[in-house]
Amino acid sequence: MTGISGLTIGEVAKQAEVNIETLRYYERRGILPKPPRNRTNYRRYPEAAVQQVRFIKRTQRLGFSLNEISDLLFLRRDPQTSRAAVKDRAEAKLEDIEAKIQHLTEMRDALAHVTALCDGKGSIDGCPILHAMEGE
Amino acid sequence: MTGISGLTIGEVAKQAEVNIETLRYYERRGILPKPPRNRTNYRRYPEAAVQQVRFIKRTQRLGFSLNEISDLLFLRRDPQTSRAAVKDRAEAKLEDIEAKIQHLTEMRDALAHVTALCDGKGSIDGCPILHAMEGE
DNA sequence: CTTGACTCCGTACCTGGGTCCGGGGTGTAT
DNA sequence: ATACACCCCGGACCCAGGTACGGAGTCAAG
Repeated sequence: MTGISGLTIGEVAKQAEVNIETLRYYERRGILPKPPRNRTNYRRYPEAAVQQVRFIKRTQRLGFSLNEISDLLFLRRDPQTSRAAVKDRAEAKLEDIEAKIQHLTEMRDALAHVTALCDGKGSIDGCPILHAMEGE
Repeated sequence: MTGISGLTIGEVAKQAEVNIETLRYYERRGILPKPPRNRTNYRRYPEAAVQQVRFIKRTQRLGFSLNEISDLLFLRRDPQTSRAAVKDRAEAKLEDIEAKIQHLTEMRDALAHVTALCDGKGSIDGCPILHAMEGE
């Protein structure tokens, strides 16, 4: 690797613990800035790129989609943005997640109810679980 | 509609409250048996088809994927199957769902923690939420 | 100077559960 | 007989978030 320093895509991938393809994918999606290229058209990432990718991954783990992360990054670049705007995003996502939990909890309760009907003995014929799934 | 009776695909779709395309999709997936055809190659469903589709939909609402429902249907057809086999599926699914709830709950707590850092006042610069997403 | 590891690119493929499209045939009510 | 709704089929498209492929160019070490 000749030319000015900077990290290769492979180095960024390793440090940020993502696949190389993921980095190119994020770049295509516009979620990771296009890095400068060297003489032979290889990407040369600034050190900060690793932190940027980690930011994306951490935010993803908080439940945000790549589109939503994209929005957050836009907000972040604009000094006009208020903190309230970010907080609104976070609170909306919190509600999303709570709704999902609620939904899964209802599923769990319904399934637990159905499962409890069966003592696990006997043949499939007349199985109370299947019966419950069939009936109203 | 001429010939022997039976429900048209449109009638089944309406009664089971699914899209016509969904019925054809289930048939392709092998999850809904292929119905007989009339003289002009139209599907003629037995009345029971509506119940079969409702079974699929109800079971889906309990958290099972179409592949898993396919498995359950196979079990159901085989008189050798024990009720325990069905119960095992149900309990495994219950654990799946609980793991998902657990995961979402961790996300929610982490996000609530981060959100609570911000009073919503001031400009984006120094926003504690973004700061938390950036830092470790 | 060659070998092996790395990078480039565009495109296709993957999972899951459907939905839509377009061009054709059919059924029936008026 | 003609209008309009219904049905047929294969294949493309949708969402998300990547992953894989393949042919070509490049880099560093021996």
